[in-house]
Amino acid sequence: MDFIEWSLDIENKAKDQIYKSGTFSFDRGSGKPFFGIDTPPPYPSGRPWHVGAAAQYAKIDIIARAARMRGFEVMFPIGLDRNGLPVEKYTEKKYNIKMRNTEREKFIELCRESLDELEKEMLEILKSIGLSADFNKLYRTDSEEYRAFTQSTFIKQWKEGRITVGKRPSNFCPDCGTTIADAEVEYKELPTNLVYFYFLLGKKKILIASTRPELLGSCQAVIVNPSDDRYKDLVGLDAEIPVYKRKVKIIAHPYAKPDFGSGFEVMFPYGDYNDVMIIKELGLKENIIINTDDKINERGGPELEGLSVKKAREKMIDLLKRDGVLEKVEQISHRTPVCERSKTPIEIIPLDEYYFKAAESKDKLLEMAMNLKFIPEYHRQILIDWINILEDWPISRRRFYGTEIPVWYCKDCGEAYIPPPGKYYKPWKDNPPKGAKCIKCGRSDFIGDDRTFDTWMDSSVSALFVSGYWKDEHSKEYPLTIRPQGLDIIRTWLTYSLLRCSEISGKVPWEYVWIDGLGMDEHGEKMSKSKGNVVDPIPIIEKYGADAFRFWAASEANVGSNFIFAEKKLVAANKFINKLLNIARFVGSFQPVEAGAEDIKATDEWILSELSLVVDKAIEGYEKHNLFLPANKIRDFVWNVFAPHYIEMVKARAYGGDYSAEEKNSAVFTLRTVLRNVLLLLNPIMPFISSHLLEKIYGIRAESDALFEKINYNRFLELGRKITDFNSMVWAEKKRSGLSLRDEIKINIPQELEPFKADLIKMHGIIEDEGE
RNA sequence: GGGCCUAUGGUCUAGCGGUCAUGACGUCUGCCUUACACGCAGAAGGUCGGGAGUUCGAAUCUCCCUGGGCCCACCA
Repeated sequence: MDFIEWSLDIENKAKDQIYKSGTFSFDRGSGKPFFGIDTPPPYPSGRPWHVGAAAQYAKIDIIARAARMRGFEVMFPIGLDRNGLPVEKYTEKKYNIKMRNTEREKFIELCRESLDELEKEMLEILKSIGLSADFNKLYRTDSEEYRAFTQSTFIKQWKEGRITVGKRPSNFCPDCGTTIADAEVEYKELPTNLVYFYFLLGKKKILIASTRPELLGSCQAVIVNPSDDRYKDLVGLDAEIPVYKRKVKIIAHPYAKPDFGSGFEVMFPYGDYNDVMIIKELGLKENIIINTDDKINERGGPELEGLSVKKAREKMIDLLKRDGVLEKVEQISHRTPVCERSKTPIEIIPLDEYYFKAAESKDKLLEMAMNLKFIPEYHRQILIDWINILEDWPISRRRFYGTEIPVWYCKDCGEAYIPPPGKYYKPWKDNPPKGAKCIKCGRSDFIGDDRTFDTWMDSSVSALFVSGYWKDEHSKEYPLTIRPQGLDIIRTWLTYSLLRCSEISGKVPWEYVWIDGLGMDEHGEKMSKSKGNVVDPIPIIEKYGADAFRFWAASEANVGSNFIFAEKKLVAANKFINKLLNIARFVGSFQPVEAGAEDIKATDEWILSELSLVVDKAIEGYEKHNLFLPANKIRDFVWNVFAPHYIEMVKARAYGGDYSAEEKNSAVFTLRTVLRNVLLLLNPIMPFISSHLLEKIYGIRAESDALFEKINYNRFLELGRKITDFNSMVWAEKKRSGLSLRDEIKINIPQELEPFKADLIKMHGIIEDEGE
């Protein structure tokens, strides 16, 4: 046997080789049971990537490899999520441009260039951790076929009445004249006037404080905290709005804070995001007073109509003063949402948006959520909680780099035209298909919708795409087996996938949902680019290798728990690799032997029994898609039982010396059997070193076709603890007496350890007491 | 502010009603014992966040408080 070596060079060569050979393609005709993974398509948003994300993909890969070794034909697709805001922001920064000042075609082109560049890096990382996904069939969510499929699902669901158009309060920048995404809103402390004035209540009057008095014409209610004893009697009464002399109800709502202003809060559509929430909750009218030109409309009355918001605010203060209801004006600093480009305060204005009618599916979703198998079980609750408060899902975005909404509108009557499914449509630049006629007025002059979808519209049908359902509704690969994903996107990806896939296909898209925790920095805080505490996995993997990284990922935290990254844990993982390597050097130095069951000696039978337990536990872990259990169980067995106790007990016998061939063979057979099974069990977690050793020592090719073995020994298990305790006792005794470990010692071997007596005597150099 | 999760030796972690609370990293002491000093052996170190309760018995179940995390919402 050659001297067994291992290094990162060998690991890297092995990686190159597997990605050249295309070992991991899915073979529909293999005859093995099917195991399909709805792999999360990573978003290439640029470095640093995230160790937590890399760890998640490592764990998904362990699930895939373990399933192969359990005898499944594994479909492990990999794609890239390439739609939406992140790349737009990246591109804006990279070229120092703004999307809305750039020609759409040009901007899309630049985004695509950015993505192609970032994608390369992303794929490198995935390969560097040894991901055994089917890279030959890489897909992209911005490809023509994927987008065409997203559009087809929209068209189908539109026809089924699942889509609706509704008003949605949107961030509107008066300066830029457009709606902007939440991500384009930033907050600034700006000085503003807090205006105190009175509402009349019969003969009484109540003091109100507001920073937006110009919106008074749209006032819908006054709220007060239910626990505010000062105003208890007023709840339910009508108060008269000054200037307009219109009456609104006083409503108790916990959002009003007794110590802010006077304790009363006026509700306008919409002074801020909070008004949006409460007005919706209380079912109040959305009487908008500001138009998209930033001017007050007719609701402001003759005195304000046509004025800009700023002028209207001053005018209203005058009007309040004129009517004698102004108390005071106070200068305060106010955290104001502003447009990130123009830095002007934004207005919240309801605009027409497409909605997916999600709320009416609540009951069906809850039922599915109850029937899915969750790993870990306790994360089911997060999904249930989100479904319970599910609202209709706004799916249209006023952005450029995304899947276009495939809708045109009749120029004459405004009726929507929906093209047939199957093609990729770009209504913002293309005409509808030839022969398109308005279903209402029959004319054929259209204007295209220039909006795109929320990216979850694309990713929520990933299960239908990767399984081939999009091409063949009878695909045998749908439903898939497992959806692995992070805790943080349960509300979005999981909920919307369940909603859309089940409605389109009539089936729950997976059997299992596997929820991973989040990777935290060393202080236990979430890593984020804005905080600047993101740990880049690339240098870590370069330094420690994929196997160490994967072992860390698997052994660090139980399924579903958040985990903390610390480099010293990688050092520990490396030590385990080294330990394994040295055990392999020892065991691999013996030639293979045959040994019949009846020839197995007691000590050997004991460790084989311990091994049986470990095999059962580890496979049970893999079956439950729990990697933490096998990783720790195997390390514990190898390092705390097999190496220090068993190997030391049989070392002399394995070398031969004055032992019989039968005694020697039993030891060698056992050493080789234990190591082989340990390597097989570790293969999903540390594929590179274990494949390398399995091939070198046993001639087993483990990259793709090795299976776990089943070991059936079951003797002496009750004595295991007694053996290790006895060994520790002897070691402690030698230490206490100042003896070296190879010195002889006079000590009694307990009667119950009689079967192991010969090995124990040899191991410790025990001199038996002749008298006993 | 709302919802959910969580709290175990210096650090991370197992445990999920009942023998001396598991393991890893770190620390200390002694050892180069022919697989391994990235090692071996030994040792120190915990009022299981705080309080109350259920129980014969709680790290383990319930409630409250405190700290941490995630998602959502954010000052009229």
